[in-house]
Amino acid sequence: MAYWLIKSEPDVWSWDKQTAKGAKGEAWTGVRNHTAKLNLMKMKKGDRAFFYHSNIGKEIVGIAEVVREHYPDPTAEPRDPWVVVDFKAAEPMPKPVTLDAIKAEPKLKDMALLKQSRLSVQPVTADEWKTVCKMGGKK
DNA sequence: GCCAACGTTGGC
DNA sequence: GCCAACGTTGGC
Repeated sequence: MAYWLIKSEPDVWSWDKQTAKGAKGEAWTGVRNHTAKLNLMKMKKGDRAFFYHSNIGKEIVGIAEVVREHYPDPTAEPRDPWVVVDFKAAEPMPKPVTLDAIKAEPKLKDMALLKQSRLSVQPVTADEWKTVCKMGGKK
């Protein structure tokens, strides 16, 4: 299984709202960047993604899971096709992992979050995944 | 097809 | 509120 990181401004779409959608999940709309789109298209059902709050909080607050693989973004013009993936909230981080903490951890210095701060859907390596989970108090 | 100008994102 | 990074647009 693959690992990812998805970013959202909590003003627009927060972890709380995601959690409120329950097991059915919700479409991750509004991606308008080709690199991010390619990443969405690579996601498989059951893949997991860190849910990161940008701007406000600047921390990984939970883990989301892909419940439906990519399909056309209903919020895009049909002539200008983009894709969405449905995510459900899988589990919260016992202890949110802040951007500062990620920067302070040498093992995470190559994370896309630090290198491509503007990319809203990013891949995460298995090692990075494990490290962040540990920092977040997950087993 | 190049590149300058411009807009957007996101950390500070 | 500022500014760096970076994607997009448009003139040539």
